[in-house]
Amino acid sequence: VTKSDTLSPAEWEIWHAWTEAQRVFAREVERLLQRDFGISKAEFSVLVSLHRAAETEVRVSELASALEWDKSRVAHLLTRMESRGLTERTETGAKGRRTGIRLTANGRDLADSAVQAHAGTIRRLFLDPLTMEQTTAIRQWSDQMIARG
Amino acid sequence: VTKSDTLSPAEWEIWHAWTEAQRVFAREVERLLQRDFGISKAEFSVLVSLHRAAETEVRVSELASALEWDKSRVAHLLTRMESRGLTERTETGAKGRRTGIRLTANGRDLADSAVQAHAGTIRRLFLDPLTMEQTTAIRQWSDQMIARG
DNA sequence: CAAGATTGACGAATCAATCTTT
DNA sequence: AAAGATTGATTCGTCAATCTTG
Repeated sequence: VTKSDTLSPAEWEIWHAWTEAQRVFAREVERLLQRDFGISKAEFSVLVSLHRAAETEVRVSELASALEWDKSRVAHLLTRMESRGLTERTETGAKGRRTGIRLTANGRDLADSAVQAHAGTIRRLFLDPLTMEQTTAIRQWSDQMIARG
Repeated sequence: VTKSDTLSPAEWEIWHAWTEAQRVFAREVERLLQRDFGISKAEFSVLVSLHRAAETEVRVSELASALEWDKSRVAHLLTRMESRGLTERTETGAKGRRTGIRLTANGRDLADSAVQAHAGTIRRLFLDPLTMEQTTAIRQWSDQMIARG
């Protein structure tokens, strides 16, 4: 097949449908997080990470590498979340211990509800509507992309 | 099938693979635009829109609705792009005419190259690796998602 | 001093308010 | 005054610089 230097209408249509679909999906997920829990996607990610860690205290650098974020982004965001009473820093100047991050009681409650609701959202909007073929196709594409990324 | 209130490992795997893949993909596309042309994805979108319009002058509100952006976002971005010599505003205070936006000569050259290169990127990273079956499945999924959005 | 954390300065996006045309 | 465009205030993310602790 000869390929020109611009996308053919057919190529463009697929590409455009795909990016639009992603956009619609992301927008809806974020809208629901904001509407039902008053948090952004970024805040939700932090809540999930701390939620997973359960009782263990987490360090900023751990969060940053887990989320693949800049450390300063984490620090800034934690400052804001702290001021809203969702997280806290346990600064133990003592010898063995490190500065740790924890969910507050409120933060934990919020995380519980939000994680649950989010699972429902993902099912409803993403997983349930997928046919077997679509699931396979998306899974294959994703694996390829991650492998080459 | 009974559904719990959290995602099963299998569900989570698909979901996670998909979001990670998107992230890898988006990151690479933006990296290339920045590296090869010194522009962001947002700036690229504006260049493409103006490029399509060819000689016709475009208004801010048209750009905004085409891109589904806030009008002020367009205005702010155009101010920056104007200061870099990529676009210009043709303010005709005359009666029938409206304030129009145009590419400069430099902007047009940049748009030409970037559109071409971007088409190659989309082919290489997205279109070419897809089989016919995957293409069909992804197209269907995208259309569903857009329809319900 | 070296790793880890924070802070400040800046770029970019959103929302509300203002200015400009017809 | 209504539509369209801009501007300003605020917030978030990034990068660079600084502070802190082992």
